[in-house]
Amino acid sequence: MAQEPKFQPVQPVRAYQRIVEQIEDALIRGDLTPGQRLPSERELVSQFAVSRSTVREALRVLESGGVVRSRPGDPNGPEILPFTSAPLRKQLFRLARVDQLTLSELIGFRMIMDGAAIQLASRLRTDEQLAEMEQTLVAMRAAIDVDFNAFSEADLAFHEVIARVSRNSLIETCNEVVRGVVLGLIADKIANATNSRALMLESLQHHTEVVEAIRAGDGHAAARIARQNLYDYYAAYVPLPDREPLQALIDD
Amino acid sequence: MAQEPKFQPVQPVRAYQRIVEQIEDALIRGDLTPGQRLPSERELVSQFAVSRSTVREALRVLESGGVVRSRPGDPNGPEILPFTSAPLRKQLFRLARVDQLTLSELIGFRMIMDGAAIQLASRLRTDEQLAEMEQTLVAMRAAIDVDFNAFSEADLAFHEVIARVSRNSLIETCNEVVRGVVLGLIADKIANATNSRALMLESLQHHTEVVEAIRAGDGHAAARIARQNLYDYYAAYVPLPDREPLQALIDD
DNA sequence: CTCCTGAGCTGGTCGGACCAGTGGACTAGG
DNA sequence: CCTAGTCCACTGGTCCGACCAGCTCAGGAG
Repeated sequence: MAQEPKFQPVQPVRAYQRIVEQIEDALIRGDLTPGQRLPSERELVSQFAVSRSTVREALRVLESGGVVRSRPGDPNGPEILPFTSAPLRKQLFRLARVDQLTLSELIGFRMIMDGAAIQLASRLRTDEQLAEMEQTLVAMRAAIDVDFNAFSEADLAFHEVIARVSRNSLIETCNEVVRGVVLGLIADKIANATNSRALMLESLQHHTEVVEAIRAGDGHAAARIARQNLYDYYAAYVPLPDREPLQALIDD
Repeated sequence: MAQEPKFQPVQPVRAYQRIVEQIEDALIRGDLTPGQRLPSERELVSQFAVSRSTVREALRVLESGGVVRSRPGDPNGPEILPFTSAPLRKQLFRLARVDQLTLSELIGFRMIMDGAAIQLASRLRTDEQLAEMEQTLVAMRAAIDVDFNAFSEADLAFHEVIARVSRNSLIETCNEVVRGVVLGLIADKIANATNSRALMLESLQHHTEVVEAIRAGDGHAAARIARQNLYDYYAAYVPLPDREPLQALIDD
């Protein structure tokens, strides 16, 4: 059977794009690793045989993607950055704002992520890891009497343990990203309440229940509790339209 | 209680960044909508009171984020684009390649996403939507005799219905993004097999089982079948290290 | 030995220039 | 009157040269 020609629409490839590609490829191949430095702009000009404007456009693109960072006056040149989820969060934030993406969808997504991570954790955890979780609970209880930042840090540590135990960092990364997006959306409504002591105590209670279910090996129950807690947490701050899908996630 | 000064580390804000912010803000506020055109670069130069280099760097950043598209010679100026998941996929792809992100994690993530969407769908679906799903199955069966592209399109239509019924487009967006990333990672191993007729038939069979479970209202079973199918699909092509978490997702 | 200074680099921004390409106005032809 | 072809103003892509403020570090003053 003779194939149709199947021509592809051709769009011009700009010079700065090929520079971006070359640098990204070098990163993927491992020729460039985080912490290393790129040559200075003027040096790149001669290496790529283009003008400085073109080099700079390429560097701006890489910089907006979180790949490199340029600092004025730094004689070492632009720095290759380790990967962070910041650009991912930025993209998702735009998706949430520009596209119609409701709060319910974001929260539902978090409920799924959190539930899945905890369900995996309750199945895959070792006894040592369980002890580690309980250790973070103790740290959280202690942090309540310090300040909200300490508590927030202990909470982060807990989720980090969950991520490691579930053996899927992508879940926790996405969870973290969406968490940041939601926070950005409802920041005004939550601002003066986050440091409430009662809130921290309730959060601790929730975490304790989850760990209890994990210890019992009941991943199903652990996930349901986690989703319920997340739902309660957000519902306390902001009216949620379209609750039915969220309720469905809790009912299982 | 007197607050500590709490100074923030200040990093210089470049001119091009403020241009990007202004345009993104205008997009979020709705002053700019997809399809509209930005003024020409030289016009923006006078509006922002900066040089063309600066305007161009801002445009390159926006372009790399999928916000606008510039075409040489277009007298209408840069075009505001509708949101696509392409930049999201690019970011995640980089995370997968540069950072340590295993195939198992990506596939596990898809299993969770797919399962959750289908579980939601089986709970929230109306009879009309169920009929719609079955309609796409008919279309898929018909598409098998045409070519692989038609089948792939019908498959996409099925997932689109699921996304709508689950009332959470974010789930399907993420699923789609990760699907693209995985495809990019294992493209070499899957290349010459994707158009196999047997494969299409098997895929259709899987979809049929899922719809059957959705009809029965058994979200639990529907999700498990979906996860199992996804696992089988990938396992047929590529050896999966660290299968235990994936198996845990299937066992429930 | 320490401290300070200054030179030489860095990136950030500017202004001007040229080019190939686009699209719409304008005109010649029906 | 409408259509088809030409032409030109303007677009974005790239280049060049210049200036500035800031960072490092070598080297000199104490």
